[in-house]
Amino acid sequence: MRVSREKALESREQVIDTAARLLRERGFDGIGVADIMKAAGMTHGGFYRHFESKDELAVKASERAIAESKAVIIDELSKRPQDPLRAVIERYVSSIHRDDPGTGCILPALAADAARRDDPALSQVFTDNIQEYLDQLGTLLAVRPAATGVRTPSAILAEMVGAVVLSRVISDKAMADQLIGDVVDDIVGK
Amino acid sequence: MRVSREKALESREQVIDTAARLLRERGFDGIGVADIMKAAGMTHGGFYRHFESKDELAVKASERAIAESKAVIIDELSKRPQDPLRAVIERYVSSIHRDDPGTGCILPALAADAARRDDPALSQVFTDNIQEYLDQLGTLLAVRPAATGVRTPSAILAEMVGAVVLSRVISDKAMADQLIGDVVDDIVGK
DNA sequence: CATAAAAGATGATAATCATCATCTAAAATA
DNA sequence: TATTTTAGATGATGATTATCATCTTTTATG
Repeated sequence: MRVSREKALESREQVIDTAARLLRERGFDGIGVADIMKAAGMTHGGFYRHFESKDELAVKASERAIAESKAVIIDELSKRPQDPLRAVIERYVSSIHRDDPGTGCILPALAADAARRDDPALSQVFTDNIQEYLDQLGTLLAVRPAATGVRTPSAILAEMVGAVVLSRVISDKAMADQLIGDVVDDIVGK
Repeated sequence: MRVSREKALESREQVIDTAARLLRERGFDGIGVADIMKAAGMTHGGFYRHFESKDELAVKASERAIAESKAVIIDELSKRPQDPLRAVIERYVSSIHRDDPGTGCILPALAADAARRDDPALSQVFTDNIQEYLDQLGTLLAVRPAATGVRTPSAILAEMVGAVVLSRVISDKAMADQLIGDVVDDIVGK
């Protein structure tokens, strides 16, 4: 049955939102088109009215995921304007982020997956996101008192991403918490 | 046709070696049993004489991958005994490592994948490997002149892993090289 | 209001997958 | 040597997959 243009656009947005979450939770190869559509409240039939392929959805969903997690960071920054670098780091390198990949940054969740696919459009989305993180970190570091020492945005972003990746695979929760604490202290001090 | 016990053991080792490489290159969900067996020089039929399931192979192959990349590090250490921390970092955070996931560390290649699977045995393999890295880094840091500043093994390992993950997904090679250089400098100085 | 367009449902397609059954020939054992 | 065991080949299984075709029904258009 046909649906209004407005409703169709809502459906499309819903599919992208759902995919943005499920792909981060299960990986590009860990979730299928039919399951994404079902989770979005539809059957699989309408999928190709909205997207040319699953790969195209992966790109759109990655962009959506980036926008969502950027909003989280901006929200955190607005709540703690005194020390913005600390605000970002304590939110990013955290058990909250570790335990909820579906709403978190795509870099620890999907960068390794994305690197394996031969999809320039997808790599570009990730590359752009990395560049934006580097730019933002550069700004935050410039503002900050020299207490942080002389560190590059690249070094700090790598440490952030690695910390989340590692914390997610560590089976001993205490050990994972310890790593998270060590990394936060390393970047912004105690 | 049956084969001698010795030959059968060789076959098994060959399958594990092949899987250790292909899983790192293509992800746990990116390569199938039949393709692994073919790459190991056999048909898919004999697989279940050697392994109970693909999951069991994933565990064995992860252990094998760890052993292999440990050998690479030890080799590097033996060649540059003057500054062992620098030797390790310059080898790990490198374009060589970035461009050859199939022989590299499992952490940037597969930790995000492993974290998504509900397989305690697999998580344990990764956790043990992380603990071993942390122990080794602790030793290297203790030996080193305080030039490195006061950094924890967790912080350095996170930075190493994150750097390789990010460098692999960055579509612009110059940008990826730059990140690698920045991270090496950050950890061991210029 | 009549007609065309299309969103989404249902169902089919062909490919891929992990796993299992059977067969064979040779190795191990008695 | 006769018998049993088994590694690996061949082929089948059923599940899952991405994608496509068709149908319905309602929206958009003339």
